[in-house]
Amino acid sequence: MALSVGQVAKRSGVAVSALHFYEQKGLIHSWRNAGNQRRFKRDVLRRVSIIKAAQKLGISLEQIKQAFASLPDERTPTKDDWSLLSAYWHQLLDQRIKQLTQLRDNVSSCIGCGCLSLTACPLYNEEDKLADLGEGSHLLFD
Amino acid sequence: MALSVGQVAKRSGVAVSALHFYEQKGLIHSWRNAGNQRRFKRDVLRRVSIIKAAQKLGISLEQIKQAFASLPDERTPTKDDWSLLSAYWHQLLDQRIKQLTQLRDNVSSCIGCGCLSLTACPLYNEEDKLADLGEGSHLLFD
DNA sequence: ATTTGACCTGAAGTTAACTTGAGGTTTTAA
DNA sequence: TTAAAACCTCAAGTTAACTTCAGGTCAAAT
Repeated sequence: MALSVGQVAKRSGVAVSALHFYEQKGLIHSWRNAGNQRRFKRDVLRRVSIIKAAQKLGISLEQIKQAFASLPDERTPTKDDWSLLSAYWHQLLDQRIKQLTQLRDNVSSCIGCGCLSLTACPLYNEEDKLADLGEGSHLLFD
Repeated sequence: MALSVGQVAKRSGVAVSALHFYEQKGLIHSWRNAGNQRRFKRDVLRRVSIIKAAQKLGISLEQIKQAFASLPDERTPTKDDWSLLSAYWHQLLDQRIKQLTQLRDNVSSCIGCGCLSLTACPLYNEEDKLADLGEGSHLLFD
């Protein structure tokens, strides 16, 4: 039932020091055994998975922490708790994919086209739309 | 024809200090006028646009620099130069989109399914598939 | 002509996200 | 039972990507 910090590190693939750090930042939680050593519930593994996945998308720990705010600290998260989080993720990823696709297409059509006149370049004017999209993810994580 | 650092800053929306920084890191280039002030060719604006767009997607300056490596420092990039960059970029973004799509689907099906028994989770043994996508995403749901 | 604003360099400061190190305790396995 | 492995805390170091500062120069407008 209870995992030591070393076990969590091994199973999640993140360093012990990183787990200490996450705990200090309030992204994961533990209790102590008689000898003052950390003990974790298994659902910490899922949290760490999510942290890692989110980080790959350039999402800060602070934002991840806020996303986790919907999860209960006391009880083990239920299916509904995770589902809610899942919905967030799905939307966030969808948006991110959309942005990437747009950037790719812009890079292709604009850079590829060789139109060196920037004021006339579609990409040049596309910037604002992209900027809006980028800030748009605040919807989910602010 | 030639832009001062302040003009570039204003038109691109990034700080003068950031432009100094990018130049120092080799992402953009300039020459000096009689009074030792930086002068930029207009194509620096395109470079900066790309830097900004890529950064929004969590791509590091180092990676961007490498993507820029195909562009010539001396002469103004030609259509073919930009095309080459475009191809590189397209492939990079394609890969990234693929990763995100898979991640989204995994998050949905696994987190969304609410299977709290991690060892029984269908994705539990999918590590290898995910591992191929990039270092960080292995052991996604261990 | 002089003042104000833009520019220069180099160094130090900042934030995020960790890692490393030092010095000491607890757990585990032979 | 004893030695190695794992754990603890706290402080300092690290990298990326910048910003801020200090002290001085250059350019534009009055």
